[in-house]
Amino acid sequence: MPARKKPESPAPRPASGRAATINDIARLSGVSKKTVSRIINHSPLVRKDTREKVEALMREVGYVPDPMARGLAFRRSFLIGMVYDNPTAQYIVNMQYGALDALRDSGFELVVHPCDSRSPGYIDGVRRFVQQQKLHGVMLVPRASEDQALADMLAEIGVRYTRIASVSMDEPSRMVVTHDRNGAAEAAEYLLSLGHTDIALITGPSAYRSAIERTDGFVEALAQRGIELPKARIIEAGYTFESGVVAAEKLLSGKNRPTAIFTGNDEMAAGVYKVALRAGISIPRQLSVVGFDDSPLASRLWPSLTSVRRNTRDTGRIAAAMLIQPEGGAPALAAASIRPHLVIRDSSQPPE
Amino acid sequence: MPARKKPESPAPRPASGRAATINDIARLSGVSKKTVSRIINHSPLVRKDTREKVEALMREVGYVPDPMARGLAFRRSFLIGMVYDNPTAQYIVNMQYGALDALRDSGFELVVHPCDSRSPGYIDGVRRFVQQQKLHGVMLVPRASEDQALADMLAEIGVRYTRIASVSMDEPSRMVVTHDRNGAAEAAEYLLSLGHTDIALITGPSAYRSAIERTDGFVEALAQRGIELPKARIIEAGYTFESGVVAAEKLLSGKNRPTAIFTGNDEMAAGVYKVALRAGISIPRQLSVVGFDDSPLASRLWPSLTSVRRNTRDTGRIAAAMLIQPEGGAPALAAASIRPHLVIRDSSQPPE
DNA sequence: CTGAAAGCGCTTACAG
DNA sequence: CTGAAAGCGCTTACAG
Repeated sequence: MPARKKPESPAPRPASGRAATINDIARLSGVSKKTVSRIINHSPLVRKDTREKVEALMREVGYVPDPMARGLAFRRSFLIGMVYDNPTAQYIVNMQYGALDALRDSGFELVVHPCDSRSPGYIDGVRRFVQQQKLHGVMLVPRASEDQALADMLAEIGVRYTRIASVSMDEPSRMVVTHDRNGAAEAAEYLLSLGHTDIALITGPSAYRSAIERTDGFVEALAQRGIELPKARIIEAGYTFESGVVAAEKLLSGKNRPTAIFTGNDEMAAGVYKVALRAGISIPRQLSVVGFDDSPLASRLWPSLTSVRRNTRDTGRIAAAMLIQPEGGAPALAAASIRPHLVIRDSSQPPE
Repeated sequence: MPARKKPESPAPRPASGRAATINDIARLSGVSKKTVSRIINHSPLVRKDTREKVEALMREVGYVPDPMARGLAFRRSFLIGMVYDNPTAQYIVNMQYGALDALRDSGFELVVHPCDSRSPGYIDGVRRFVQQQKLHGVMLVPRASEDQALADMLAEIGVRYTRIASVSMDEPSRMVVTHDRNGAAEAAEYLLSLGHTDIALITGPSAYRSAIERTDGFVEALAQRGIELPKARIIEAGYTFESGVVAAEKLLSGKNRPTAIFTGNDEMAAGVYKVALRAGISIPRQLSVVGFDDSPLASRLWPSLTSVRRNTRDTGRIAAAMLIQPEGGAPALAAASIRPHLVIRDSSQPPE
């Protein structure tokens, strides 16, 4: 017995109150639903006039294909996941804005998935998230992006992903590289150009690749100009305000103070401010401070903080755009890349 | 002609490499797929032993229903949208964390949708987002949540939503009220208890309901103790750092300075800090400052800022939880509600 | 309490 | 370049 057909509607428009479906478009334009499907999916196997006729009708009735129906048939959703364990709110929000810039009007949506990369089951949590939602692709944000086991798991289950990191650590087509090293080098060259020679460095935790890159970039740029940073002038902290305070206390307590401090992020620079203000050390007259991130904090502090700006929104946009471009698209010869640059404000001047 | 059936698999387990489906569960547990469906949807119309047998099998094979297939059949997705136009990163991120707290292991996911409530087509943008994705529900975050036209549109297209706002402005079952008025009143009482009588107020823009509530709460609490704030002691600013700077310059330039300033948020308090530090006015010795939000900025400033804390994460959790609880659940008699409270730090002391 | 049939709105595999 | 049939993995409507 053949499947029962709904009675053919004589109306030229789909019943109001109900969104148009592929069947409405097919019936109203006099082609098969398969042809409509080809047009939805930009198949070249459609005659130009057929395509234009159908597309005009789609626009007229405001037809948009149902992502769940498409997803069910494709066995893949139209969702992009953003996986992150970074605690810096502005960084996360900027990354989201960037991703949404790329997804706007694409039919894809952004699903957020914060996680804790130190908790043991977190990779399984991401796996369930990706598999249950049949995600189209996943953006990996530092520091989660630096976890090779996470990337391996995603490759194994066959989902597309992009990794955002300070250096390349995967196939170019999966990388967005932020070149933190260059930003730190620019900070070093700037402090040297002001005439500083007794410089200190407060680094992020060495478990973060970004911290290593920023440290190396800074130290090497100084070395190239003949300045070797003594061990006592390099303090590893935790990327947090509190850890910046502790590190600054070490650097600023004795008489033998550096004339400039570069910190691995703005949070720790704020810690330096606290210690300096409390001790009556004037910024920038007695101490120049340069941070990294150019977070909102940098301009809220007084004096406003010279800092290395990262184009986080662009980074997010590129990482998402790579995920939704057709597989056969122009292959990225080199990894996508974003470069930081120094923003000079009021916390730095030549040493007195 | 009957539809061709796939050959019955003799294997007791679904083919490996492929996730189990409702058909696998039905076949392996010897019930119909409709019964499995009832169990998935927590229907009471299933015998206890049947339910337990099937649930055990589901756990064993790690079966999770496909959200796209369910969504297609239900004509509604398992996505919760979060709509916001608030520029404060920490606030947004906390709201997201809270929403995800409620959605964890529920099968729902969070889709973010920032927007610009001043741009003309933004309500249509939200409508397309909600209708195309067939969202299960929408969380409205201030200031977007205060737009009655937005809420009306959502009601008209029949989607569930919750509104987060400083006062109730909708049916209780749709409101999460944050009582900003109470927090501001607590700040006023605190400053009075320290002995301040010459107090100034920097408010947010009166187009924001939160700004009105905070202002009224503060002014009324002072009035109840017999302190009337002169007009010149109240300055409307824009909730931004820069606007806080401008307002503080007016308040702190003459000789007739207030001994305490309350600001409608922490951003503007940072503006007060900048002006005071630049002018050599000591906080808290010569000027007490109290902010609102208890953002990360509050503890990064020096001296650390006394501020009214909002439980934004809890707010987000409740707003999301209301959207996914069954329609017939215990009706909320009163709107869900969250109360702010003052966190005392180093920016406030009795006047000298 | 349980099940067989039809359908949600798309795409794939095949045929022409 | 185009189309009819079957299927993606669920639920609804109906029957028992």
